[in-house]
Amino acid sequence: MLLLRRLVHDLVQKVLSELDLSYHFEVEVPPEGFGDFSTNAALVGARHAKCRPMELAEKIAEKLKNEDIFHSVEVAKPGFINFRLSKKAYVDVLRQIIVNEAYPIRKSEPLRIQFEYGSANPTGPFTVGHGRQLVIGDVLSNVFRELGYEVTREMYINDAGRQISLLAKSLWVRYNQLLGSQDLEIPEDGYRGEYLIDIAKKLLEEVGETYKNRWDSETESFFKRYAVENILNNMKEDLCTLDCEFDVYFSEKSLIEDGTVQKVLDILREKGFIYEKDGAVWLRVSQFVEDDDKVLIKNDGSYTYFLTDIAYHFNKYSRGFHKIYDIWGSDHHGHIPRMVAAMRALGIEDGFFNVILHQFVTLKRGEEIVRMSTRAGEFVTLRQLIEEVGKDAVRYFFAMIDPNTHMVFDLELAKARSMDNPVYYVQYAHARICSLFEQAKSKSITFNKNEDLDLLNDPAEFAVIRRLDMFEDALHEVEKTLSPNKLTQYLEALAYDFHSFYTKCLVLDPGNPRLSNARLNLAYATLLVLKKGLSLLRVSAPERM
RNA sequence: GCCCCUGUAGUUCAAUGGAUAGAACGGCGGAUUCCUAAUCCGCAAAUGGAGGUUCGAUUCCUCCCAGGGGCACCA
Repeated sequence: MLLLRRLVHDLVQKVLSELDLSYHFEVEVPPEGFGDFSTNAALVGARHAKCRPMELAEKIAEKLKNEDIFHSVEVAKPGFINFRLSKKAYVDVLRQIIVNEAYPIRKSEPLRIQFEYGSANPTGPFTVGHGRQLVIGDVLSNVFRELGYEVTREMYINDAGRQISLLAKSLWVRYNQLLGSQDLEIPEDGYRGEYLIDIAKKLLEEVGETYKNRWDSETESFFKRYAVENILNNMKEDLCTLDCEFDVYFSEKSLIEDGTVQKVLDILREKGFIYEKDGAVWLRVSQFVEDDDKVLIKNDGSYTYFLTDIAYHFNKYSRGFHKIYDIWGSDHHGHIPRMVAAMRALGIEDGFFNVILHQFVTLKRGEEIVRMSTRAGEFVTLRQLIEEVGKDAVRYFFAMIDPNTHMVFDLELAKARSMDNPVYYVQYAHARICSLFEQAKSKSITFNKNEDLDLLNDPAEFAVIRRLDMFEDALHEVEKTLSPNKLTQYLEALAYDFHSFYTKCLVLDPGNPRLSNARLNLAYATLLVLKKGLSLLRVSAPERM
């Protein structure tokens, strides 16, 4: 395997073991002017070797000087070892990328992983916040798949419980208002959004006055079904627009109907982890984590969300996943300890259940903060956002910011300056390369794959190759940090290196067809990696811009 | 009050304990008789505050200040 960084790392490690040393060190790309790679091995190792960092660095460097992948090995204070790679090392990497038709990713063990995200009450349209979560989950899923994991993308639909009852009642009120009952009002905690009026109009056309001023259990279940079905369909349209595919949509209601909830209750009761108090049924959360006990069954006999969620996670475990990641908004962080407690109560090992929290999205229109509330129905929907700035920009924007960072999305800025979004920078690099291959034809320069690579000699060319070589690293960074922004950062860096190379080096020179071909090969390898990276983001890779 | 997240250039974001804290937008100044100037090159500009840990701190620890989010028999 020829990931250059790994190659350097292994060589250093070999030398260390010859010196009877063993510890964790890094091989990195240093700031400009220090070479291609550097290692802090001597700095970290000084302690272990009981000598000065500089002395150890000299000792290690001496043993590496004759390796043929290095052009030079130098020591710099306070103890870094800097490497310049030989041309041969670069050419080998480029050759491999082209032979493999993309960067040859070393696959991980094919563990079964589930990402659950975008889960929502089907009580209204997706918000901008959902959009962030959907993109984070989708990109992580794509990257994990690329790395060889067996990934299931799943959305949980909260189609049971009090919220749905309120939704049904709210829709019923809207429906009757259309029929002239102006004295009826949306329930206190009901849903006031305009979208219910639209659904009510459609409903009115279909059923006429059947349910006018009539509220009974049959009416309620009809309105529940009708409301959920319609809202769910709208949500799925948004998912389609955003290019988010799911493998499974999981219904909360089904957990009650198929007895999973009852089964979980039985298990917990049998183990003695639940008790009754004040007419409610409680889980002994405090026995497992630092948190108060929580209610599973309310004193009116209905289930809490917590209970069905435990059942859901029990179901996930039963399906044989090795690891699951729930992606939640930060407002749910208080929910984590009690879920951990529930997992332990069920005897599920720690490490199975993981949560990725993301911070909120603040919307701004110019100077004005846009307040959002689903209940009050005052918010910018995901759909509106996509219509304003476009799917590619929405996806890229959400992916490029660390989930843990509060982000401010200025609608006017995104709209007015959409061309300055980094997504276009990366896409432009892709389009430029496509254009090169078009131009090559008209200039009668033939592209011979994997030939003339030895003619590459410019630092700008090597910079591109070095970056191409780091693609796999970038994917592993995404995996390790669970942040899609490691991928967007990588692509921007690659695009930057390519644009610089393009400006400095004339690719298509009819007077020098062999050098042209070498550079076309470099462009081709870049194209492959850009295309792969953009596809993981589900952002389009246009051939012309 | 307690818990979680975040304070970095004018703005929006980066930076597994490393060297000169990076981009982008905005500002200023340059580059196209040749492949897309949606690009490139240069200049000005930042770690909220105080301690501590060590060869070295934006990063880890403590305290303070500021912002966001939690602390339900809601989800």
